[in-house]
Amino acid sequence: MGPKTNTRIPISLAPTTRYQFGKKDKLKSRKAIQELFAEGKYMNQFPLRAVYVLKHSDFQLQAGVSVSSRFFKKAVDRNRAKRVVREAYRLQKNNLEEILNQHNQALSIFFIYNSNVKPDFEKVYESCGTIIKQLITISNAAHQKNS
RNA sequence: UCUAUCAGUCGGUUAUCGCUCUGUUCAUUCAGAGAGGAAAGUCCGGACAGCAAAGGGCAACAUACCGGUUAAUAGCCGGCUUCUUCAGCAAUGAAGAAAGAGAAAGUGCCACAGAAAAUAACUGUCUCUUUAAACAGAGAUGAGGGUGAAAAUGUGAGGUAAGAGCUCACGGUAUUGGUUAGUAAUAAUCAUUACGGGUAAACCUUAUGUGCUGUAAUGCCACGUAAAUCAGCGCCAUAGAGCGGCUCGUUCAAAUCAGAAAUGAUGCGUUGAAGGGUAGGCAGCAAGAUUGUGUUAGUAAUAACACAGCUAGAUAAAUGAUAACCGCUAUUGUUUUCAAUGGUUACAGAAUCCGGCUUAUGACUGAUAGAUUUU
RNA sequence: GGUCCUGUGGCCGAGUGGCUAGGCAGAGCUCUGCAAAAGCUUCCACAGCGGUUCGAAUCCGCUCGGGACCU
Repeated sequence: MGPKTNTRIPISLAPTTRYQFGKKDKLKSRKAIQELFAEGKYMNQFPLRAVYVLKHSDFQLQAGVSVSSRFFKKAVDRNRAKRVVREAYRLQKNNLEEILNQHNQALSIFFIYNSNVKPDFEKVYESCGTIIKQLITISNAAHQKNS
């Protein structure tokens, strides 16, 4: 019996780079969140739904995660879903961060887990990846338009 | 083997990438710590905090056999009584349950059925009068009347015109007063009186207790708006404010216009209202009715003492993802070893902190009880 | 975090412990040449469990769901 290979989870981690998601990278201000939901644009990618606002100012990238109690009644399940989404975002956000830093843009995202099925890490990882790719293209377009 | 109850346990190490807090560092550097028996429901009780408060009563709410326990409780422990089930001829025993004060203070309600649901009436029974007889009239009587969840203390005898606790015997239930045992509830027994249905998780009565609100309490700091709006009062001789050595001194100090005047407008001061702004930080907030072990006291709940330990603290809210090994465990094969495959879970995630209760829960171990099967 | 209210057919909604009203909707019939309207008939209910009571939708306790308020 050989060891379980990484084929199950398609993650290839570069050992030199860091994948951090600390206190500063989290969207915490109540005011900022209200603003985000008032002005932000929506993007659906099952089972995730992202709300984002892109601004031309000093570089900043903040993200938040939410699960409605409509889908999961128990706090345990909600916490589980949040953890999975956070993990998926943490492992893939570095490219986005670089590009935003180059373009000198501020982006705040809010991920909403939008399904009543218990979270599967693979799926969430994929959909989070596609969202980030789309955000990168949006950022590029905005940069060209601005310059 | 199954079921029920009680008690206990549910991981460890390493690697890669991370999260929160604390300490440390030039450094996101390094080190340490990081969910539960129910963290849940919020059903009770406290600690703590703010507000209120002379005293008393009413109201409202809660509790309700007795004793013990506790910081406190509607919890817990022990006992009493009643009821249910099982065993037994019975006496009684075992198990379980009880919101278990008062219906003899008063009011209400008791559908349908039934004469009647509590006072009586109706029907019936008996005697007398009248009459051929009946009807009728006068009087006596009190439970015989198919119902119903419930019908006026049960059986027998006496008694009477007919009957009736009207009387008697043996019982039953209860009130009051003794005696004995017990801290008490209560039990046994004696005397006495009564027998008046149920319902208080109907109103109520009696006794006891309770001020209200809750850590998003509360205190402090910072940022910010409004030096704005509306209403009341005062404005030329003293009101007021600051400082000091405080019955005083000293410094500051606020009004113009229109009008003959009353007064009005604006302005200044002051009080209040309605709105507006902020959405940050610190304390509260982690050493306590504390945890573990042992001894002693007690039937027990629990208490006392000794020794050892320090054990989460976030705020869009940490405790995660992946892999390997060890341990534990199930099945299959082989059966001392061992190998393969699988599982490592159920219920569930701290938010000021404790004590209970309730509810949700898989696997394994031990004890007790019951049932079934085999020997 | 705290304080409360509420649950009756598919929908709305009444109900002092004694057979769970009524309306809308559905089905059938009557009426009509056919429909509509109207009339008649019918179908489908007390959130769950336990207790008090002779008897609970109602009273009491627990559980589950839904909603509101404080902040």
